[in-house]
This record gives sequence, C-alpha cells and structure tokens, in this order.
Amino acid sequence: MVRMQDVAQVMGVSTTTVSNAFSRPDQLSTELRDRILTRAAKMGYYGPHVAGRILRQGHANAYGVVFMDPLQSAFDDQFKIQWLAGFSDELRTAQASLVLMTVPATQQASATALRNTLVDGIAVTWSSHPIMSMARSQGLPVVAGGPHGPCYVTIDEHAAGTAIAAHLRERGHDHVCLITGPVAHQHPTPVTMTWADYLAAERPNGPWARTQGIVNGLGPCPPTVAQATSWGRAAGAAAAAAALDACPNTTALACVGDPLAIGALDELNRRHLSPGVDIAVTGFDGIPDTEERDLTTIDTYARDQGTHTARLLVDPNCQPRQLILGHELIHRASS
Amino acid sequence: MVRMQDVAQVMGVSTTTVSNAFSRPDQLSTELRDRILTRAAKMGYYGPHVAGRILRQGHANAYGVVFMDPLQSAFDDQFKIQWLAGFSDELRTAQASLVLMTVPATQQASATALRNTLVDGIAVTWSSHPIMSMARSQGLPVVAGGPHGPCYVTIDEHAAGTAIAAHLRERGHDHVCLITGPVAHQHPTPVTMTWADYLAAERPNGPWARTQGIVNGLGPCPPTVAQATSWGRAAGAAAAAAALDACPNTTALACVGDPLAIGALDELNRRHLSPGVDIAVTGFDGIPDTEERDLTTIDTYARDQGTHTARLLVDPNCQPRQLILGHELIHRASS
DNA sequence: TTGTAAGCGTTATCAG
DNA sequence: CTGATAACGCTTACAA
Repeated sequence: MVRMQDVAQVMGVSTTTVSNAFSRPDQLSTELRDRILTRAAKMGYYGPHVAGRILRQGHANAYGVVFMDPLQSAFDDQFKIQWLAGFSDELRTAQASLVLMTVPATQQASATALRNTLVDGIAVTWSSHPIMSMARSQGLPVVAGGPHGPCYVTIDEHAAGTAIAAHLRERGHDHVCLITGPVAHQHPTPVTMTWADYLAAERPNGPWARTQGIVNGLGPCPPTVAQATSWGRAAGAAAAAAALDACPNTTALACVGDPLAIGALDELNRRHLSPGVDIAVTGFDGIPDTEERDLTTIDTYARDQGTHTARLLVDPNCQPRQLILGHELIHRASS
Repeated sequence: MVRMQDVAQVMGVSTTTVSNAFSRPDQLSTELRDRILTRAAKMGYYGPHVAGRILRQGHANAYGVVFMDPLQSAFDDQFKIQWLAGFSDELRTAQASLVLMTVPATQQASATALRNTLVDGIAVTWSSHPIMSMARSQGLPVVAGGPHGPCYVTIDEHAAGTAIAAHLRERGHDHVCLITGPVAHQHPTPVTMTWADYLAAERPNGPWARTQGIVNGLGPCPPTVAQATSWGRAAGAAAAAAALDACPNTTALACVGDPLAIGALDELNRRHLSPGVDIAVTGFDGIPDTEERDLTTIDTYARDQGTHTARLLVDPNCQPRQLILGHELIHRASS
C-alpha cells in the first residue's frame, strides 16, 4: 500500500503538504497542488486512507440505524421503508454514511454491536431497545423513535388515535372493534376480548399510546379487541374474520396499523361486504398502499420523521431535540 | 475519553494485558481478566475503541452496497429488497456491518464515495457503475450483480428469457408484445415499435440479456415492443394500454420485470379482459406480489443472490468467484 | 507557503 | 502468562 508519506518523499515535500493538497486546497499554491495530485495518481495513491483520518479526527461521519429483527421484517414494513428513505436522503446531503444494524433486543447483542460498529451516533426507529441506554451511557448520541430520553422524533400518537376514533364516532359508530397486533403476549390464533380484559392482560408496550388514544376517543363506548398474530396483512384479515364472527353487530374496525387494516379490507371483500358502507375500516400510518385501497388512515409522515431524525444526529446543536411532528387524518371511502 | 492505557496504568499492568483481557481471553488468567474487566467498567471503559482497532488491523469488517438513485427507488423495488435481505442476513452471521451507499453513476460521485466510506469491499446490485472499476483499481474487492469483472453473482438471464418465451410459444402465442422499461433512451410516454426498430434504436444496457433471451425464445415470430416510461407498475399499465391499442391482435404480453407485468394485469382488469384466458401475461424476477396476482414469472432467487454476494465479499477465498445461480419458471394462471 | 513533530487508540511481535 | 516496543496512516498546532 502506498502511503501519504511515500508521495511526500517522492515529491520532496512534507506529508503536511500532501495532506493539504487533498484536504485543504487553500493552504498551498494551485501549481504545487496539481503537481502533487497528478503525481500521487501516477503512484497509485488515491487519497487519504479513511481509517487513518477517522482515528485522527475522532469521528467517522457514519450513523447507524438499529433494527431489531432480521432485516426482512423491516423491509416488509412500508412505514420503516419510508422512514429510512427520508433518513438516508438527509444523511446523503450531509455527506455521511448510513450503517444498517440488526440487533436483537438483548444486552449481549447490543454490547457486541456497539463494539463492532464504527458510528458517530445511532437512531432507533421504535420504542425501547437495550442498545439505547447502553449507547447513551457510553456517550454515543442516540435519537429515539418515541418519547424516551433526551432526544427523539415522534408524533403525538395519543392525539392521532383520538382523532381517528372521533372520526368514527362522528359517523355514529358505537360498536367498534379495535384490531391490534401482538404486544406483550403472542397467541397462535387471533383472539377477541373486551377492552377491559385486554387492558388487564397486556403490558404497555408497542404502540400503546395510539391504542389508548383510540379508546379514549371512543369515549363512552369501549371497543371490543381482536388481537392479530402479527402486524401483517394476512394476520389482519384473520383477526377481522374473528372479530366479525365473534361480534356480528360490529360497525367499524379500527386497526392500529395500515397492514392490519388492508388485511381487514381483504376479509370484507371475501365476505362481499362493502368497506365504508356495510362496515367502516380505518388504518394507521398512511403507507402508500392505503391510497389504492381507499383506506381512511392517519398519515404519520414516516419520511419526515426519518429526515428529522437524521438531522438531529448529524447536527448536535440542532434545536429543539425533542420533536413532536404533526399528523393528518386522511378521510377516504373506507369510512 | 478513557483509553486502554489508562486502565492499564490504574491496574498496574501493560496495555497488552488489557487488550488481551478484551480480545484474547486465553492469553491471561481468568482471575486477572475478571479483575481488569470489572475495573475497566468501573472506570467507564467499555472496550477497545473501534477506530483504533480498525487502523491497526487494517480492515473494518464492514461492507458496502451501492445503489445508484435516491434510496427510495431501491426500496420500491421488491427484487432489491429481497436481495438486500439475503445480503444482510449473511453479513450478520459473519458479524460484519452493512453500509448503504447511494452513489450517482458518475466518476465524481464514485470517487467521493470511496474516499468517505470505510468498507472492506462493495457490492453493486446491477450491471455497470463507474464505482466498480474505480474500486477495483484501488484494490477494493467488488462483487458485481451481472457477468462483469472477476467476481460476480448472477443468473443466466438469457436462458431465463428463452425459457419464458418458450413457455409462451408452447401455448401457441405468436403475437407477443414485449413490454420493457427505459434503457438508453427515455420517452415521455409509452412507445410501441417493431423489434427491429427497437434493436436499432437502443443500446445494450439494462437487462439486455433477458430481453434478447425472450426474443430468441420466441424464434421465428419476433415480438412487437412497448417501451414503458419507467420500470414501475403504473408505467407497465400505460405501456400495456399502448400495446393493446396499437396491436389489437396481441395474444401475450411478455414483461421484462414483475412490476411492469403487474401493471399490465391492472390494465387488463380495467378492460375486463381475463389474464391467461383472453391474453397471457408474464413477468420476470418472482417478487412476492406475483403470487397474489397469480402471475407466471421467472423466479430469479433474489434472496439467494444477495446471500451469495455477501459470502463472496466476506470470504475472499470462497470459490468459485463467478457464480451463475439457477432460476425457475413459475407457471401460474396468467398464462 | 511549507515543514516538524506529536499524537489519535489499538494490536502484533518478540522477548522474558 | 506478561511486558516493552513498534507500527497502522493520518491531521494539526506550531514553528519557520
């Protein structure tokens, strides 16, 4: 490998001058700089070695995004995709690198990840992960995807939930079924229950705030709950089926995520029921697919959340550091 | 910042011993190791600094994946998503980091990217990009996504194209329209033409091999060509509409990518034509959506391609280094 | 405008 | 099992 020193030696100048030729053009004459650059190229020297620069400067200009599961599950999630697109674009304009980290939610895995990854900060897309506190205690900047810690980007999930519930109430729905995914407990098949039972059984994990928001917005008419086996579309269809069978008088399905809601629409199709006419369906997040399916939902501006997260990471002086972005009710034919 | 040396000094041992305590447990007594580790933790030392290690060892244990466009377009592409999932899983088992690089296809951008990114090798998902030769000339390992250079992972695109064309011929289709995306030239609206004209007008970029394979497989009945304005679903629908209007006797639409084909199915729906009965439609790549739409396609095993690419990158001794993986015709109702 | 020299934090080698 | 020493390749005060 040819080093900066080699170039300097051949040219009969100091390494400083060669360094400047590459990184601080204003520190030497254009003429000398050009000579150095062309000579370096001829010698097979293509510029300062990244590792050396990083060690010296003390930062890598790279930021990590933490996902819990095998990446596949993140890519199946349009919300995360949109979020990542925004995040990535912002990093690119800042000339920074993006490192994708898949880290199981354990102390062990978090420690290993932090010891093997060279980044100047990390973003965690959803709620809590042991890596968050671990990174913070090591002095590594962290931007969270929920209202935890000193720096985060989120929306007012509770208010958003309330808004969509209010939308349903205005339309006279007083037999709502809430369709949600696995939170603390995972069942092998969809389970239906009363809100009171659900409240007693589950822990406030996952999108708890939006769930509570929906229920609060429903006011005096607590929903029944159908708990799907995953947050995906097929699981949503199965849960909708279970809900409709268990509570035939249901007039609306309030889903805690868009994929669940799209699955519910699938199930209505299968039963030749018309969404928005026979039964209302609402989603949550505003992923692109909701438009085609004409699904009423809350747009949580995933892309913007990603953009702002990157901005906080790149610029430690960016204020404020606890961002609660807006959301928007998208009223479509499904309600 | 607390360094390894500080720990060594406090403990009254050499830095070597502290280093060993973290990285080579067999080089010292368990008892001493434990004392060092607990003491280090107490001092706020969480393990060797990544940048130092990287500089010393000469490798970063990180690998880059290069995308041309803003990441959004990569995420809209299910083939790339699947590919990336396989790639990522393989890297994870190798304990290596994954760096996402979005690099416009210019010399300038490629040079900048290589100078700012710390990776031990890169993968380029499709065909040629200036960064490939640039990286190789700098001694950085490159795995390509097409049959170029010393190391690549691909399938026999020509054979795959021939296979799907043969499938159509067996079913008696002799008025096939080939639907493809923009290759060298981009038109503002879909354009239809004869194969001869297309051949004369376009350069052998993009998925040229699979296109030629399809045409060869069609044998004595050259297709007409409809060139869509992008590789996406909506563009596929528009191109299908143009094709059906221009050539009413068309009996089959052979699409060069699955999204185009799904768009074509959309258009058939709109015209109340039945895929596989009134008109045959075929796709290419075998993305997950094809199953639901009952689309005949070629599964190119995107995930496997990603996995093998990562393996070649991680293990420079892995042989052979020019992989042509298998593909499979998936016969469904659309033909 | 250019040069000198001191690190940045680690690990490999080799000797004890 | 432990320690001294020499890189790894670069940047940046500071001095000339």
